[in-house]
Amino acid sequence: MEKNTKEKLIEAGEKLFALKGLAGVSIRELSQEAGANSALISYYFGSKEGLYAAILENQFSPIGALLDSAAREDASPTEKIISYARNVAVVHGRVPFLTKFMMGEILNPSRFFEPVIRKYIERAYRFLTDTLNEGIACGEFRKDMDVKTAALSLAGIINFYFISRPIFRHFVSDSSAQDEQYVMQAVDIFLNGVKNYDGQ
Amino acid sequence: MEKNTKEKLIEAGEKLFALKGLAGVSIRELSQEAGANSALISYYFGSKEGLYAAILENQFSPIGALLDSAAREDASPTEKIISYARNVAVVHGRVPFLTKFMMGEILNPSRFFEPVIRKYIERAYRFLTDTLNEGIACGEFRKDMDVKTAALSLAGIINFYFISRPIFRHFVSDSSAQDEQYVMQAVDIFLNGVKNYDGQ
DNA sequence: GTCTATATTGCGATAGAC
DNA sequence: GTCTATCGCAATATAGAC
Repeated sequence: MEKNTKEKLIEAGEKLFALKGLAGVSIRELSQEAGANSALISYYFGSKEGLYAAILENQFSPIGALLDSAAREDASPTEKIISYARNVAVVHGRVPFLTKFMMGEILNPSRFFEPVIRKYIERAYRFLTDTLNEGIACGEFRKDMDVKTAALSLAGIINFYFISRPIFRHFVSDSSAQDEQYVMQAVDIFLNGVKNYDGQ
Repeated sequence: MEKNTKEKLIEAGEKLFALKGLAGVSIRELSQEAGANSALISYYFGSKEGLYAAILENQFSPIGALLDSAAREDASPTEKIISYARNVAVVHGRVPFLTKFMMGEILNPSRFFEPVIRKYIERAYRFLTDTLNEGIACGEFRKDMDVKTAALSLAGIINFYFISRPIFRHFVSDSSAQDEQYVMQAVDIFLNGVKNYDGQ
């Protein structure tokens, strides 16, 4: 199954933009990585930014589906959070640069942050705070916890791992199984931290 | 107290590099922000990268001192982690872009990552894993916890907050007091999550 | 759909006057 | 120490042949 040029350019962009950011990559570099002519970036995507925007859409679309199913799920708050975290790890296995693009946009927002990224982040934040509030209401989680703090903590636990993994490659080996193992253990620490021990 | 041009260029660089990254800022932009001539970047720092390197040194030097005092401290593992986290929040108040530069270098490493950034990250990682191991040995923390996971979780909890704060400005107001409050609450969740409940 | 060639702009850096 | 002027180069994007 021979890949066409458009797909090759997208794959090159995923790799290089994830590594160096939008401003850090030139169309010459992109076309060389893809084994294609630099003029074809304009031909297929209008511009370098057009390629970047197409990649952002590709990367983030799985998150929408994940949040839909997470919100619909009929389970306890604790189970919802475990299931959500596992799904994030699974999605990361399929879309390995997703966290890099998300953190890159949070850190140095491009002009696509507001129109395309923000809504995903707000939906994830909303899912977490809603689930945490639900858990407090039903007695699973501590009443004295600040849900904003807890939501940001959990987001940090998961996201930081995926962007810092290249740095810690020497210590921590990286495989899809390792990713899921980390996320499950980290979520376990988090859930222990917010659990209500004062009885049901 | 009139600021000299060198200082104004550093301040402009702190702001703009934190916002857009090394590749995303031009020397014309930097000099305009500083109200100085673009030729003075070469004059004082040799190049744009020279200015960036000088800023990195400024940003990271407080971390070295923090880690020195954290390691020397004579306190229980739990207290050490609380003290460390509070100090990170305090340092962030004085060096507000530190986390941005650190996360920026983790995400899109410049050629300065290996020579200047990596050692700070490894020292922080070492401090956290050492302290967590100590806490397991003395019965304060759960024996079944993976220290690498716990260390990365705590790093994620703290760092993610400081880079995502601009995004959540609408929900969470930002002041130095808020920062310390977040960090203390988040560390409380973490410590509850790793605490050994099976008695001493 | 892919190529070469090129137009145009903006970049980082420097020379040299003051 | 600060300025203007400019060099050389690399950037993106496009026109037009194939």
